[in-house]
Amino acid sequence: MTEENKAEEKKSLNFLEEIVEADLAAGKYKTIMTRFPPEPNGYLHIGHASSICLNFGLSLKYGGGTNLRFDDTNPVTEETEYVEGIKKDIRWLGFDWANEFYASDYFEQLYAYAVKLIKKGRAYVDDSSSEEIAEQKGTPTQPGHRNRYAERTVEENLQLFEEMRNGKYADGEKVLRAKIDMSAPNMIMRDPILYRIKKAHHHRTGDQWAIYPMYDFAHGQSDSIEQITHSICTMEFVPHREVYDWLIRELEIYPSHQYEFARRNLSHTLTSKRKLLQLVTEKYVSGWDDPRMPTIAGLRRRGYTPESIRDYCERIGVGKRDNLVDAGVLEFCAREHLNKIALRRMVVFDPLKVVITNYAGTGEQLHSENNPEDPAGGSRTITFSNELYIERDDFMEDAPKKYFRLAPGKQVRLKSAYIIQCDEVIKNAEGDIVQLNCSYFANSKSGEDTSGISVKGTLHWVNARDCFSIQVNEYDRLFTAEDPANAEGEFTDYINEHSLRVVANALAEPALKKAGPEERFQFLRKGYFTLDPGSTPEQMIFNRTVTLKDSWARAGK
RNA sequence: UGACCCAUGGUGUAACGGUAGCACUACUGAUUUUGGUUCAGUCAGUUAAGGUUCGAAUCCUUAUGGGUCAACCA
Repeated sequence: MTEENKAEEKKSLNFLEEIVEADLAAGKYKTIMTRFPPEPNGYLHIGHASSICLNFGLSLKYGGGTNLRFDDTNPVTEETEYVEGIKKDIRWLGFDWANEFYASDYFEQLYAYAVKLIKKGRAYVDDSSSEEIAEQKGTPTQPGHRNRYAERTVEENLQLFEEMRNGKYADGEKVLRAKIDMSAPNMIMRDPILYRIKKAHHHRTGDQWAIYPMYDFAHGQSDSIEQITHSICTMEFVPHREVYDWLIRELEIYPSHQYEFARRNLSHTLTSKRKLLQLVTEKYVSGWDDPRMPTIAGLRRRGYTPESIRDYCERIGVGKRDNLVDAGVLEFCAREHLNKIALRRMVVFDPLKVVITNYAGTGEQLHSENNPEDPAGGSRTITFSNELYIERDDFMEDAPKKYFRLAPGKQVRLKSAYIIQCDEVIKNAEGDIVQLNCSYFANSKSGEDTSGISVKGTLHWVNARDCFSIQVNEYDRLFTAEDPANAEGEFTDYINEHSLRVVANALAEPALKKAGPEERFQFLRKGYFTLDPGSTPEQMIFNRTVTLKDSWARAGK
């Protein structure tokens, strides 16, 4: 039966896995090679996570390897600083690359490829301005036309191209173009630019080069040099595949193949580098690692686990159609994993004092499980006394019928402690409730309850005599619109005003003092939290990863 | 109005000419010392019209809808 299920599951492959399996079955390859090719000009985000999981996942599943290749062909936007961040993020997600490569490693080889193309009469140096090139390119409905530079001889082109390399010409003065077809229906095929002059300092090659290859003349060739079998990219590169294949054919080099999938989009956020940068520079968020950012760094700081992100990528699958995955899926994955690993702790966000009027002792020690989902997780000691705090929300003077929490004359269980009953509500001169006088049932102690009282509600609480103050950052979705990048008006119009609510003085049980970085907690009935890197022992700061599901709050609406 | 890509419940994804399934969401109910978890269940789908076929989500045609392409970005 399990065999049957296994067989059934095995059948359900995504289309990329099907391609790989077919290639393997046909004996086209013995092992596969993929690559993850980030441009080092920004931080990795949740969309990249999908691509990472796809590429690394494939080589892990079918044998082979995945190269990390920095696509650093544009020196003006790229920086080494990003390289380190990207590597850290990939490792954190749990993947190891077979090789660390840079497109810039291949500049000399790429140059030789270009020379070969020129010699074949398949490339020429064009002196036109970018405006002229654009104009000559035609439009989607009208063919383009060649200019006189396309008539240059091989010798002339060879000399000009070498001079371009040697820095004889200024930026923009000349380009090298492939000679393909100016009337091709695919605009990308209308003599695409292969090299442009950029007298800029490159983060790795320094000032060695005055010319840099374009994406179309670097990516596929790098794939080929590395003998990548399956080069996976997003759908916007579909039209480029024709050039990709054309160049491999003309250059007579290792035939890598490009396959495209639809970029995964997450609701209530955006992944455009420009817009993400704007959020940072215009201070809508505190930085690239702000816990509300969809960057890997942001998700990490928010408390997401690598496991939950990988699970998310697995669940949403991969296809070729436009999509917008509901943020609820990512949140579900976080809860799913966190529920299993998070240590339970009690924290009162908005304290209301409770005095147990019939509690005689000075206090006592009680025990509470660290995680009911994990029997091996053990328990911790908590203390009880006659002065406690409960959540202000957990008391109502005029409670509706289905309210399971505390109300005058009503009884509730204090988690891992006693059942109490509210006898008296104390108010100040303004009429605000400042204290509840309650009585407890001595024989209702958790684990040894003989009171026979049954209550519907269980509240979290802290002991006023040993609790301590912490700051809690309650994060929520950054945008109110499902698809802020495509909503009417500016995306900044849809920023969620309540995406961060700071609770400056929440009261926590003593066990939380030992919290360390990367440790995950569930604050009972509140949600999942993790220590912020900016936290200090004197002022602990916790970030909310995600709330617990709350069917009571939902029913209230 | 050129070329290309895509179209399955609210969302994401399976079914490879033969019973439209899974997950998320939503809603019921049970359990519960977290209104959490867990468990059981319910609602809900093949863009349309033709054609091929014993049989079409699947193949063909057309239409419709969405997306991409006219950067010296990747």
